[in-house]
Amino acid sequence: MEAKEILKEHIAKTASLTDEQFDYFYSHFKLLTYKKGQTLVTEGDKVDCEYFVLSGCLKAFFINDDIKMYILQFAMPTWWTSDYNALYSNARATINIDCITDVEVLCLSSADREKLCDEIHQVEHFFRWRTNRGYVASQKRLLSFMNNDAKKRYEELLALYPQLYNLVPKHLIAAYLGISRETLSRLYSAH
Amino acid sequence: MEAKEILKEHIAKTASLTDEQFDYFYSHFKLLTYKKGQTLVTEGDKVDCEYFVLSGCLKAFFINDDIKMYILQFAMPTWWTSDYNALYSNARATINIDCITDVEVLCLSSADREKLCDEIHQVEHFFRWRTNRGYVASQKRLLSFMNNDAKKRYEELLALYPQLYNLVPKHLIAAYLGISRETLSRLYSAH
DNA sequence: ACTAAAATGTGATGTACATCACGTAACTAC
DNA sequence: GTAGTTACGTGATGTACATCACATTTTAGT
Repeated sequence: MEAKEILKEHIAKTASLTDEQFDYFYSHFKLLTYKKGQTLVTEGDKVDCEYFVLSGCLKAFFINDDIKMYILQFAMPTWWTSDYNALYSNARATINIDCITDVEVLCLSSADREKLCDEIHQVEHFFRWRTNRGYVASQKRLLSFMNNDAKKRYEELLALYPQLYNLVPKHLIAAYLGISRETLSRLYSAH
Repeated sequence: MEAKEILKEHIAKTASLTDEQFDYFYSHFKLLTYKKGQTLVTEGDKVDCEYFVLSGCLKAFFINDDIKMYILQFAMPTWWTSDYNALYSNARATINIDCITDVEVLCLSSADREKLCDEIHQVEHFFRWRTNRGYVASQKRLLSFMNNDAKKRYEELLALYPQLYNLVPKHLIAAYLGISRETLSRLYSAH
């Protein structure tokens, strides 16, 4: 499917735009492709854009003391990703985003998003709902972190995203779960 | 200050409503008062409203296996609280919200919020930004959970909300930090 | 003011995880 | 091919926390 069609279908789930409105909306996006390993957002740099994933898989992560990596989010097709903290407070990035596989994204600048939200009520409606879903998901993950041990979080993750198991290396799954790669290895060899 | 003034000032930080628009907006809120210990949202019940806190302090929490309590959020004046998961997916509440102190809130039904968002573009703008701030805060807390030990999270919490230390019992602070009350006690007696 | 209940402190012990150490296997590049 | 890197497995040991048990202090109800 075409990039434009994928986005159109995605938006249509929450907002009703006329074809003209959508064409105008879409004209603000840039199609970008990245190779496995390339970086979209680097800690300390300015962040101008958010990304809508068309194909491939990215990770948004944080590195502590140059040693331990924590993954905040895997980004899969039709997901949005960026450093929203930096984006909305006009600060420098505190996280990194790079490509686990080759990737195609649509890129929207923050200035354009605000302009479009202002010009088209339904666009603002869409972004309100998108952020809302993100907020609810984030709260759920927080609760799971407080409530469940590593094994349960691991099973939860696999139930939610079975494709991850074969798509991404195990040490990245460990970094998402907040445990060491050794513990993760022991978890699934135990069963 | 009057309830109406508090809300007006709060909204004005992110959205520009005319006086008429704000009066109309405000007419959809109900002023409610609760006594310490009373419950606003109960796990398993339907959730229709979200709450804007005027005075007092609430907690949004989850109880696991009828034993352990995890606090998702303390809600203080000018904060919003509800079970957003239930509210936006039209499901039953998965968390509880009750009053740590006597409380005054403004209550807005979900149906009215959607109606107002639809009728007044700036209202939708306001709610997009509010959710956005919540999302960013939630991500930060998640990162802190993965990244920091109990002591650091405790210091972070006190730095962010010094008033909590004297306002809420220690075992609730422990429940927010995701540690046992005993561990919290040892943390601050250690220093 | 008196009593019951809730909140807090502190030692002893248990456990889920991390860390370190070292091995093997699987990709990647030239 | 071979060499270097990255992924993965597994034992030994360490540690931050939980849990249990019980004492003390503070708060709330009549």
